Amino acid sequence: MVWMKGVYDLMIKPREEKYHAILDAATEAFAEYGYYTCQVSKIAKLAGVADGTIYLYFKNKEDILVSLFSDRMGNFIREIQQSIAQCTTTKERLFCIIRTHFKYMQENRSLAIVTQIELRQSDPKIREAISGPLREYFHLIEQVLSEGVQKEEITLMDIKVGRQMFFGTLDAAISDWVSSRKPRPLEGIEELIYELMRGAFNIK
Amino acid sequence: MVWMKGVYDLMIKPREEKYHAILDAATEAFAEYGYYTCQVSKIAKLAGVADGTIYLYFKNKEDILVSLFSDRMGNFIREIQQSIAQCTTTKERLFCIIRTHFKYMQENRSLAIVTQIELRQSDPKIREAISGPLREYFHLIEQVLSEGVQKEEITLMDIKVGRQMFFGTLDAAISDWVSSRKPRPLEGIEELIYELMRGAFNIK
Amino acid sequence: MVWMKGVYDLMIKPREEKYHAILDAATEAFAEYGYYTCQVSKIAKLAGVADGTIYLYFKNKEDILVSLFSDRMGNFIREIQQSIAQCTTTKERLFCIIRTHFKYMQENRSLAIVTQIELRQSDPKIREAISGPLREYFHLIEQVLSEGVQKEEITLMDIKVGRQMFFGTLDAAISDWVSSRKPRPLEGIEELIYELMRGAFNIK
Amino acid sequence: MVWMKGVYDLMIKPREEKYHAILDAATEAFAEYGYYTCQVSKIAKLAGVADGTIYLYFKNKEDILVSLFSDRMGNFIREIQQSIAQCTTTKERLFCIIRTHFKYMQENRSLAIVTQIELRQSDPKIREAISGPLREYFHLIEQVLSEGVQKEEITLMDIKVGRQMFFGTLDAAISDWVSSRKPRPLEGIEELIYELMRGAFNIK
DNA sequence: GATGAATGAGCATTCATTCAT
DNA sequence: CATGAATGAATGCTCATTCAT
Repeated sequence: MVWMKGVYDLMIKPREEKYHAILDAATEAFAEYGYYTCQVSKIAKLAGVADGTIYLYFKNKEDILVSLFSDRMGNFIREIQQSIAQCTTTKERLFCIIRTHFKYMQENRSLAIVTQIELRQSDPKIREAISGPLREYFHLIEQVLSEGVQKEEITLMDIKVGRQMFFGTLDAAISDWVSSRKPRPLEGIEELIYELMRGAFNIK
Repeated sequence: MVWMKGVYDLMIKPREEKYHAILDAATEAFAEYGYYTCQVSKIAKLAGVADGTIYLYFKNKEDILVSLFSDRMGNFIREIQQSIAQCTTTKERLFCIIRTHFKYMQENRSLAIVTQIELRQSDPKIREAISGPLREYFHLIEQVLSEGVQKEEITLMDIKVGRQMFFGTLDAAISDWVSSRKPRPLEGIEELIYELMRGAFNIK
Repeated sequence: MVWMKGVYDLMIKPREEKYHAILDAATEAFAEYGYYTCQVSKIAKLAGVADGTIYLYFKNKEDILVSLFSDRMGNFIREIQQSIAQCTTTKERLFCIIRTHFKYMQENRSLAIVTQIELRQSDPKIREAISGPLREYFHLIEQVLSEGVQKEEITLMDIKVGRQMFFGTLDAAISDWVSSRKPRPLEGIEELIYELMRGAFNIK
Repeated sequence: MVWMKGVYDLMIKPREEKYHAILDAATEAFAEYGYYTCQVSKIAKLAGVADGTIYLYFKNKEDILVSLFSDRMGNFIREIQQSIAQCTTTKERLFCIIRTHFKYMQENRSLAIVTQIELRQSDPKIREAISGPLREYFHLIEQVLSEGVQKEEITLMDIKVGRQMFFGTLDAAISDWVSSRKPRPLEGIEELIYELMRGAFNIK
């Protein structure tokens, strides 16, 4: 692979290439079969690697799920943070989150499904591992709300409850979208949801 | 069983007694370990019956989960319907659902956990079986919202999105409550949530 | 059951009635499903008794099979002995056995099947238990052959081999008959088989 | 495995090696315990592999039995066909089948037992699967008899009945041999049986 | 690093047998 | 005697993980 040299930094390193192939495959497979119903060998086949190869990149099956979350949710949160950065008002920020949330999930339907499904695993070990990235997202929402209250751009008595409403609504919408075969595009409801939020938070 | 005679109608029939013992045990066990991580033998031990006995009352493990849902969600919905029946305004009805939802879940913490966890199983067979009772609840909420719009007691552009917000918010609150070790009692946030709903739906 | 008194000896005693009902049911059930594939509860249902009742009449499942053999093969051998008794020549006796063997099996198809199937169980305990009645039948055939040789009505160098041929042929014929759906009646082949025996044993 | 190079064609390929080890083990185990009484783990232990390994080579327990038959009976029939090929007269052919049948069974006592035992399983699925190779053997015998009649080397009114006698006799002899602890060698009775056949079929 | 054959612990389910009624 | 609900030992099969090549 001498020819690679010059462009090496533009490429995904082969090492990472396989890592991501496995993660992509796992996302698909978990989404279709669920974590417990999906065999590691299915992921391997989908990723085009041998069963054993998986264990060169991940400690065990659980680690795949956990890594998947860190990786994907990390991207998700980063994307949201970036899009928020350009907003000036709380109103804009909230609308921006709604839109980015929907856009991201729509572009990553499998991830949306996995999130829906596995977000609430009860196996305590898994829960704990997964809760990290999610908490980060919660924190981000709460920050926006907090700041909004401070700047008196919204009215809200309890930040946490506000976040529960905000996230819960988006989550329920995704849940419906994910479980229906012929879902209406999520874009259609962004406005509707925002309108409700406007009333709830008394957005200026 | 001569002694039974007079009090027979006060007793649970023995047959049903065991059925419910198993369902109770399963609720506890699924809540603690999750459906897949929980062995049938664990349920049996918790219910105080032999492993084989389970299969006199349920077709298989999956059937336990499904029955659990029909049974519990059935009760839940019935309780909500009863408490709504006495309300005269949409405002009262919505507040009533919030309170009953929280009360029921608080009294049945294990059920709350199981609901949170297994609501989103991806195993298609299980999902399908479980979706029935949940849909019924969704329908009930949508009816209340619909009627409120008709009577002009609330303002709402899209019933389904309204229901997503309403249910999603309650669900997210329960999710937080369930996953925290030392949760603040749910009663404390009923008012807070209602206040948000009032703004969102412009409740008169 | 006072009314029974006078006719009691003409009746099957109630005790025996149920015993035979179970044996009949077992014959049917074993024939259809095979010994191992057939549950005791299936026999009970077919016999119209409770599962537990079976164990008032039989020690265990194996005992049913063994009893079935003793009982049925006992009848079978007795019937053959009776029909042979009236014969005067070896020729007649051999033909008589062929005819009675076929007649009995045709009238008790289930028994024929069970015999075919379970005759050769390898579970040593079962084999041993079953071999008794069968040996008795072998002995009977060998006696007829022996006597025939002695009286010079047939020619045969080895009695045991002679019996193997005789029984083996009948058994193979029954086996074909049992396993074909639309078998030609066994009567049709009695003559054909006898003709072969005549040649083999050089029957006078 | 450089050392393998030169002798590779003399070796059994490793893949097949394990396949046959399992089949051999199953033959022994089924012979000793019977199909239903023999646990898969017993076969695995006897074959020197893990339980799970069995399922890399066979679909399930039943598949082992069926494969065993195809494989062994296939060999058996091939061997008989080869030995027949060199015979010129029906007389020789029939004697040859007797001798080869006995020789093969004597060299494969376990197979003989399994054949005796499982030939007549009533579980319809198993029967069907097993009947194939047996039918082939029947067909072979019938062909020899048919040809003999055509060439007027034997006299026989009904081919099928002739085959029943021929096979039934051999089978009964094997059955006796298999079930006796100290059997006289089968070679001793080849002549005796042939002599009976000679009479029965009027072999020229 | 990559492979995939081999492993064996783990589990849902069955069913002969018991025993309180 | 009769019942049938309850028992729990027994077993076929799966699948995450390992390791020799």
